[in-house]
Amino acid sequence: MKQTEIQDTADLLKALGEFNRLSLVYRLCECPQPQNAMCLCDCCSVDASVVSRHLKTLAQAGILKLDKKGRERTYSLDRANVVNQLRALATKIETSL
Amino acid sequence: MKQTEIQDTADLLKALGEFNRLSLVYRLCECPQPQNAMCLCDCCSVDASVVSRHLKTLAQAGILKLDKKGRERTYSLDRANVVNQLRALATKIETSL
DNA sequence: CATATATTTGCATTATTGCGCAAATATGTC
DNA sequence: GACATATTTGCGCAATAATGCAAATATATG
Repeated sequence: MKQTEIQDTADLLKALGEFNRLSLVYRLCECPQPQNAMCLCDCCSVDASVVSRHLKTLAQAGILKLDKKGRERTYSLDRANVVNQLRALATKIETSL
Repeated sequence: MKQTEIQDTADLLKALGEFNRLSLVYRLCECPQPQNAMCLCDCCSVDASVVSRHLKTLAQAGILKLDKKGRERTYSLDRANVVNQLRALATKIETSL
């Protein structure tokens, strides 16, 4: 197993492994439409600047996609990517021997 | 979604989301037999005491099982638990809308 | 019991992280 | 452009976490 692969996976899990960030992810789970940051603020009781940073962290980890359509800035889950990586890890743990 | 559930899931992901700990997990993936701590030390270049602490962290998160058979102390992956939790999260992200 | 090895724990250090606040920078509206 | 709102960034602080070393505590073996 390459070190970089381990690091990449660790980065994804670390990004998900914080209460407020995971709350944001669950919140976005429920949204059929992409959401703007303010709309997401109410799911965790922290300052808007903190939400902004968490969203950035999640986006950098490939968990969220930032959609800049014209003047709107909205976030949505990159479901495929997150699901694939989680499943890949699960499968590896389950089957490698 | 309950706060405690979010917290529990975040705790699991946080435990996995650190390079040396994830390296230990991958290392244990390859082991059909439970391993003692020293045997696991070579997969990450840190002090044995650090490995000991990481193993403890992983065990507390339900990722590893500590087997004390007689005088042997060995660690093994709790594959079922980790796999179930990862898959549950993946499914939630994939399907909840 | 004495000795060797394995593992954990206490302690100090350093690095990282989450947070709030205020200021700066968009971005949209009139 | 002036103004309101949304978002990001700089800064400092407090809490957490990772690490190494040395000492303590097992645990085996002679």
